[in-house]
Amino acid sequence: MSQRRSRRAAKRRPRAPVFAALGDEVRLALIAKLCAGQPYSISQLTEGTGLTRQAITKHLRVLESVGIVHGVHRGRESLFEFDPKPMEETKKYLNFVSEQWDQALSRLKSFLED
Amino acid sequence: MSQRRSRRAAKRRPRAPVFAALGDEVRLALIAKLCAGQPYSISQLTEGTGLTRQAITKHLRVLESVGIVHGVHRGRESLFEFDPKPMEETKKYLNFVSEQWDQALSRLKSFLED
DNA sequence: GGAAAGCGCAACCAATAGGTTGCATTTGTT
DNA sequence: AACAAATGCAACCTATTGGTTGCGCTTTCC
Repeated sequence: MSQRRSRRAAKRRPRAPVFAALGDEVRLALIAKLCAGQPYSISQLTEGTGLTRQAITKHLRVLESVGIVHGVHRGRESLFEFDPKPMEETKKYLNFVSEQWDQALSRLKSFLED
Repeated sequence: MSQRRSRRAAKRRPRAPVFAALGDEVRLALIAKLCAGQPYSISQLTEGTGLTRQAITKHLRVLESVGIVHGVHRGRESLFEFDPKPMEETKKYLNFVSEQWDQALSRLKSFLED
Protein backbone atom coordinates (compact mmCIF):
# COMPACT_ATOMS: atom_id res chain seq x y z
CA MET A 1 0.00 0.00 0.00
CA SER A 2 1.48 3.27 -0.96
CA GLN A 3 1.29 4.56 2.50
CA ARG A 4 4.16 6.66 1.42
CA ARG A 5 2.43 9.97 1.39
CA SER A 6 -0.94 10.81 2.74
CA ARG A 7 -3.69 8.81 1.31
CA ARG A 8 -5.85 11.40 2.94
CA ALA A 9 -4.81 11.57 6.47
CA ALA A 10 -1.59 12.25 8.12
CA LYS A 11 0.65 14.44 6.16
CA ARG A 12 3.54 14.58 8.47
CA ARG A 13 4.01 18.24 7.87
CA PRO A 14 3.99 19.77 11.32
CA ARG A 15 0.72 21.33 12.40
CA ALA A 16 1.76 22.53 15.79
CA PRO A 17 3.24 25.82 14.54
CA VAL A 18 -0.11 27.00 13.21
CA PHE A 19 -1.80 26.15 16.48
CA ALA A 20 0.99 27.87 18.37
CA ALA A 21 0.52 30.96 16.22
CA LEU A 22 -3.17 30.93 17.11
CA GLY A 23 -2.42 30.48 20.78
CA ASP A 24 -2.29 34.13 21.72
CA GLU A 25 -5.17 36.52 22.33
CA VAL A 26 -3.39 39.45 20.69
CA ARG A 27 -2.88 37.46 17.51
CA LEU A 28 -6.46 36.19 17.56
CA ALA A 29 -7.57 39.81 17.75
CA LEU A 30 -5.41 40.67 14.75
CA ILE A 31 -6.93 37.80 12.83
CA ALA A 32 -10.40 38.93 13.81
CA LYS A 33 -9.72 42.32 12.31
CA LEU A 34 -8.02 41.07 9.18
CA CYS A 35 -10.41 38.27 8.32
CA ALA A 36 -13.10 40.87 7.72
CA GLY A 37 -11.47 41.42 4.36
CA GLN A 38 -9.87 44.81 4.54
CA PRO A 39 -6.07 45.10 4.71
CA TYR A 40 -4.58 47.16 7.50
CA SER A 41 -1.23 48.81 8.05
CA ILE A 42 0.84 48.02 11.09
CA SER A 43 0.05 51.37 12.65
CA GLN A 44 -3.64 50.85 12.11
CA LEU A 45 -3.44 47.41 13.65
CA THR A 46 -1.59 48.85 16.62
CA GLU A 47 -4.31 51.38 17.40
CA GLY A 48 -6.51 50.37 20.28
CA THR A 49 -4.27 47.61 21.54
CA GLY A 50 -2.35 48.84 24.52
CA LEU A 51 0.82 47.66 22.87
CA THR A 52 3.75 49.05 20.96
CA ARG A 53 3.99 49.02 17.20
CA GLN A 54 6.96 46.70 17.45
CA ALA A 55 5.05 44.26 19.60
CA ILE A 56 2.32 44.12 17.00
CA THR A 57 4.94 43.77 14.30
CA LYS A 58 6.35 40.73 16.05
CA HIS A 59 2.92 39.16 16.30
CA LEU A 60 2.33 39.81 12.62
CA ARG A 61 5.62 38.13 11.78
CA VAL A 62 4.54 35.09 13.76
CA LEU A 63 1.28 34.91 11.83
CA GLU A 64 3.13 35.49 8.59
CA SER A 65 5.62 32.73 9.35
CA VAL A 66 2.81 30.18 9.24
CA GLY A 67 1.05 31.78 6.29
CA ILE A 68 -2.04 33.03 8.07
CA VAL A 69 -1.26 36.53 6.99
CA HIS A 70 0.98 38.23 4.48
CA GLY A 71 2.23 41.74 4.16
CA VAL A 72 2.64 43.83 1.04
CA HIS A 73 4.58 47.07 1.00
CA ARG A 74 2.83 50.07 -0.42
CA GLY A 75 4.74 53.30 -0.21
CA ARG A 76 5.96 53.89 3.27
CA GLU A 77 3.52 51.53 4.86
CA SER A 78 3.18 47.77 4.80
CA LEU A 79 -0.32 46.41 4.55
CA PHE A 80 -1.24 43.05 5.99
CA GLU A 81 -4.02 40.88 4.77
CA PHE A 82 -5.55 37.61 5.82
CA ASP A 83 -4.80 34.34 4.09
CA PRO A 84 -7.29 31.53 4.70
CA LYS A 85 -5.40 28.41 3.63
CA PRO A 86 -3.60 27.52 6.87
CA MET A 87 -6.75 27.78 8.89
CA GLU A 88 -8.59 25.60 6.40
CA GLU A 89 -5.89 23.00 6.82
CA THR A 90 -6.28 23.33 10.54
CA LYS A 91 -10.00 22.73 10.30
CA LYS A 92 -9.31 19.59 8.32
CA TYR A 93 -7.00 18.37 11.03
CA LEU A 94 -9.55 18.98 13.75
CA ASN A 95 -12.15 17.20 11.68
CA PHE A 96 -9.80 14.27 11.36
CA VAL A 97 -9.41 14.04 15.12
CA SER A 98 -13.14 14.32 15.67
CA GLU A 99 -13.70 11.61 13.15
CA GLN A 100 -11.28 9.29 14.91
CA TRP A 101 -13.12 9.89 18.14
CA ASP A 102 -16.53 9.33 16.62
CA GLN A 103 -15.41 6.08 15.06
CA ALA A 104 -14.07 4.97 18.40
CA LEU A 105 -17.44 5.73 19.95
CA SER A 106 -19.38 3.79 17.38
CA ARG A 107 -17.05 0.83 17.69
CA LEU A 108 -17.69 0.88 21.40
CA LYS A 109 -21.40 1.18 20.86
CA SER A 110 -21.68 -1.70 18.44
CA PHE A 111 -19.50 -3.77 20.72
CA LEU A 112 -21.86 -3.17 23.61
CA GLU A 113 -24.89 -3.93 21.54
CA ASP A 114 -23.75 -7.43 20.65
CA MET B 1 -23.54 53.08 22.61
CA SER B 2 -24.25 50.12 24.77
CA GLN B 3 -21.35 48.29 23.45
CA ARG B 4 -21.10 46.48 26.71
CA ARG B 5 -20.84 42.89 25.62
CA SER B 6 -20.96 43.32 21.89
CA ARG B 7 -23.92 42.47 19.81
CA ARG B 8 -24.14 38.77 19.58
CA ALA B 9 -22.62 38.41 22.96
CA ALA B 10 -19.77 36.76 21.25
CA LYS B 11 -18.50 34.64 24.01
CA ARG B 12 -15.48 36.51 25.08
CA ARG B 13 -14.24 33.44 26.79
CA PRO B 14 -10.64 33.17 25.77
CA ARG B 15 -9.87 30.73 23.03
CA ALA B 16 -6.16 31.19 22.84
CA PRO B 17 -5.37 28.71 25.64
CA VAL B 18 -6.82 25.80 23.70
CA PHE B 19 -4.84 26.76 20.63
CA ALA B 20 -1.74 27.15 22.75
CA ALA B 21 -2.29 23.69 24.20
CA LEU B 22 -2.49 22.32 20.67
CA GLY B 23 0.62 24.17 19.64
CA ASP B 24 3.12 21.48 20.46
CA GLU B 25 3.98 18.36 18.49
CA VAL B 26 4.37 16.22 21.58
CA ARG B 27 0.88 17.12 22.75
CA LEU B 28 -0.57 16.58 19.28
CA ALA B 29 0.97 13.12 19.34
CA LEU B 30 -0.65 12.44 22.71
CA ILE B 31 -3.99 13.56 21.34
CA ALA B 32 -3.52 11.35 18.31
CA LYS B 33 -3.08 8.35 20.56
CA LEU B 34 -5.90 9.20 22.93
CA CYS B 35 -8.52 10.20 20.39
CA ALA B 36 -8.52 6.62 19.14
CA GLY B 37 -10.72 5.85 22.11
CA GLN B 38 -8.62 3.80 24.44
CA PRO B 39 -7.35 5.33 27.71
CA TYR B 40 -3.67 5.14 28.46
CA SER B 41 -1.59 5.44 31.58
CA ILE B 42 1.19 7.97 31.83
CA SER B 43 3.84 5.30 31.51
CA GLN B 44 2.18 3.90 28.42
CA LEU B 45 1.97 7.35 26.90
CA THR B 46 5.63 7.91 27.66
CA GLU B 47 6.75 4.80 25.78
CA GLY B 48 8.19 5.56 22.41
CA THR B 49 8.57 9.27 22.92
CA GLY B 50 12.17 10.07 23.67
CA LEU B 51 11.05 11.96 26.72
CA THR B 52 10.81 11.50 30.44
CA ARG B 53 7.68 10.47 32.21
CA GLN B 54 7.61 13.83 33.96
CA ALA B 55 7.80 15.67 30.70
CA ILE B 56 4.81 13.73 29.41
CA THR B 57 3.03 14.37 32.68
CA LYS B 58 3.49 18.09 32.24
CA HIS B 59 2.11 17.93 28.72
CA LEU B 60 -0.88 15.98 29.97
CA ARG B 61 -1.51 18.60 32.62
CA VAL B 62 -1.50 21.28 29.95
CA LEU B 63 -4.05 19.36 27.91
CA GLU B 64 -6.08 18.70 31.02
CA SER B 65 -6.05 22.37 31.99
CA VAL B 66 -8.02 23.21 28.85
CA GLY B 67 -10.25 20.16 29.08
CA ILE B 68 -8.95 18.28 26.05
CA VAL B 69 -8.10 15.36 28.25
CA HIS B 70 -8.90 14.18 31.72
CA GLY B 71 -7.25 11.70 34.00
CA VAL B 72 -8.85 9.20 36.29
CA HIS B 73 -6.93 7.34 38.94
CA ARG B 74 -7.24 3.62 38.97
CA GLY B 75 -5.12 1.82 41.47
CA ARG B 76 -1.56 2.93 41.25
CA GLU B 77 -1.88 4.30 37.77
CA SER B 78 -3.73 7.29 36.38
CA LEU B 79 -5.44 6.76 33.08
CA PHE B 80 -5.98 9.60 30.67
CA GLU B 81 -8.71 9.79 28.12
CA PHE B 82 -9.70 12.17 25.39
CA ASP B 83 -12.46 14.71 25.76
CA PRO B 84 -13.85 16.12 22.51
CA LYS B 85 -15.69 19.25 23.59
CA PRO B 86 -12.88 21.80 23.52
CA MET B 87 -11.84 20.81 20.05
CA GLU B 88 -15.42 21.03 18.88
CA GLU B 89 -15.55 24.56 20.21
CA THR B 90 -12.32 25.26 18.40
CA LYS B 91 -13.76 24.01 15.15
CA LYS B 92 -16.69 26.32 15.60
CA TYR B 93 -14.35 29.24 16.07
CA LEU B 94 -12.40 28.41 12.93
CA ASN B 95 -15.64 28.07 11.04
CA PHE B 96 -16.63 31.51 12.25
CA VAL B 97 -13.42 33.03 10.95
CA SER B 98 -13.76 31.26 7.62
CA GLU B 99 -17.29 32.51 7.37
CA GLN B 100 -16.21 36.08 7.98
CA TRP B 101 -13.66 35.75 5.24
CA ASP B 102 -16.08 34.21 2.78
CA GLN B 103 -18.59 36.96 3.40
CA ALA B 104 -15.88 39.52 2.78
CA LEU B 105 -15.08 37.84 -0.51
CA SER B 106 -18.65 37.81 -1.69
CA ARG B 107 -19.12 41.44 -0.76
CA LEU B 108 -16.06 42.23 -2.84
CA LYS B 109 -17.33 40.15 -5.68
CA SER B 110 -20.77 41.71 -5.81
CA PHE B 111 -19.16 45.12 -5.56
CA LEU B 112 -16.98 44.43 -8.58
CA GLU B 113 -19.88 43.07 -10.55
CA ASP B 114 -21.87 46.28 -10.34
C1' DG C 1 13.89 71.35 1.61
C1' DG C 2 12.35 69.99 6.05
C1' DA C 3 9.16 67.89 9.30
C1' DA C 4 6.63 63.95 10.33
C1' DA C 5 4.59 59.45 9.44
C1' DG C 6 5.57 54.56 9.03
C1' DC C 7 8.80 50.89 9.40
C1' DG C 8 12.80 47.89 10.14
C1' DC C 9 16.56 46.42 13.01
C1' DA C 10 18.99 45.42 17.24
C1' DA C 11 19.74 45.16 22.08
C1' DC C 12 17.82 44.17 26.10
C1' DC C 13 14.71 42.25 29.88
C1' DA C 14 11.38 39.42 32.62
C1' DA C 15 8.43 35.66 32.53
C1' DT C 16 7.08 31.30 30.84
C1' DA C 17 7.73 26.77 28.67
C1' DG C 18 9.90 22.49 28.07
C1' DG C 19 12.78 19.48 29.97
C1' DT C 20 15.68 17.14 33.46
C1' DT C 21 17.01 14.85 38.07
C1' DG C 22 16.10 13.33 42.72
C1' DC C 23 13.20 11.69 46.20
C1' DA C 24 8.99 10.39 48.64
C1' DT C 25 4.49 8.00 48.33
C1' DT C 26 1.04 4.71 47.09
C1' DT C 27 -0.26 0.30 45.12
C1' DG C 28 0.37 -4.30 43.27
C1' DT C 29 2.89 -8.81 43.41
C1' DT C 30 5.21 -12.80 45.25
C1' DA D 1 7.33 -8.43 54.46
C1' DA D 2 9.91 -7.02 50.68
C1' DC D 3 10.29 -5.46 46.13
C1' DA D 4 8.89 -3.36 41.92
C1' DA D 5 5.83 -0.42 39.28
C1' DA D 6 3.50 4.04 38.61
C1' DT D 7 3.01 8.54 40.20
C1' DG D 8 3.43 12.96 42.52
C1' DC D 9 6.16 16.82 44.01
C1' DA D 10 9.84 20.11 43.95
C1' DA D 11 14.07 22.23 42.54
C1' DC D 12 16.59 23.45 38.88
C1' DC D 13 18.28 24.76 34.13
C1' DT D 14 17.98 26.67 29.37
C1' DA D 15 15.65 28.41 25.40
C1' DT D 16 11.83 30.82 23.78
C1' DT D 17 8.27 34.37 24.10
C1' DG D 18 6.29 38.72 24.63
C1' DG D 19 7.37 42.98 25.48
C1' DT D 20 10.13 47.28 25.68
C1' DT D 21 13.36 51.24 24.12
C1' DG D 22 16.42 53.53 20.94
C1' DC D 23 17.94 54.66 16.44
C1' DG D 24 18.20 55.05 11.50
C1' DC D 25 16.04 54.85 6.87
C1' DT D 26 12.49 55.82 3.39
C1' DT D 27 8.28 58.00 1.86
C1' DT D 28 4.78 61.56 2.10
C1' DC D 29 3.07 66.15 2.83
C1' DC D 30 3.51 71.48 3.25
